Amino acid sequence: MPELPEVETVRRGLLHLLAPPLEIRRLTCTRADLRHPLPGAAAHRLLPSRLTTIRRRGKYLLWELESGLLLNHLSMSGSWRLLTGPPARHDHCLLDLADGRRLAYRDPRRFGDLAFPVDETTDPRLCRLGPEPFDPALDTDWPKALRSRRTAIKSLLLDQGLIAGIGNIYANEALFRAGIRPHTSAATIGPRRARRLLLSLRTVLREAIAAGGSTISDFRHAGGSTGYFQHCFQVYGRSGLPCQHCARPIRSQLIGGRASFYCPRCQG
DNA sequence: CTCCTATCCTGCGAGC
DNA sequence: TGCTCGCAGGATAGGA
Repeated sequence: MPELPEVETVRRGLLHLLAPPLEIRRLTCTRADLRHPLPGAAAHRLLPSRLTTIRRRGKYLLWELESGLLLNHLSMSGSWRLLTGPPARHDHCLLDLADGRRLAYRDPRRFGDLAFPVDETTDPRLCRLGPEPFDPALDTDWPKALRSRRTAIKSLLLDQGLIAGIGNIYANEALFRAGIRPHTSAATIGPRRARRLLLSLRTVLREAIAAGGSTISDFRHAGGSTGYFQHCFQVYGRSGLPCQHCARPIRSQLIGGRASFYCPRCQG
């Protein structure tokens, strides 16, 4: 389930595969929409165009074409594959490249998003995003952001408007590393612990990026290979299994409708 | 404003 | 073995 490390891994993989600058000749969609409408006739008139680079913002991939910006969110089941034959059942969008290769956006659950062109300065999907986890401004802003919020800290970590790119896996893992229970009211977390949580978050994200992300069911690198950070989970999906630090069984609890995992002893 | 819930969708695994 | 059912998940709209 692509979160920041997985999206970053896909971004790097795509850059490696595509080696921009590379001309994109054609964008074909095999259905009208996913979460939002897919590119239509207006997009076709902007191609062919050269891809110059691919950036990441939160969990969004931003493909910079000379004629406009292509926005893509993998949601939970989105992936990019180089086609060697005809498109598969869930290949909703196809990119024809100047060198003859064909890249498919595959998304069985259709929760993802692909739009072209988008205006980065006005598009609500991008405007509403909070700062990147590695943004130095968070060092002072993050502890302040928690002060007035009474909701569970775990829910705040998932709020893309507050901090961009965190999903259920890394929210759980960062809270374990910081020794904070997921349902702790954010307002009760002082500046010291808030900073510790931010450091834990940055560490786990960095480690996961280095490991090529986590592969659970759907996630694949650009091209189809898997990450291996899932073997490093300390709490996520480990309900009932012993804590690797104190051997107490990991507990799970629904918070805001999302599965949350914690060690009753290490997360005080 | 803040917080919570339902919704979208398919595939898979648990349980019978 | 074969079936059903519930869960997984991110963003968002709308309700309390």
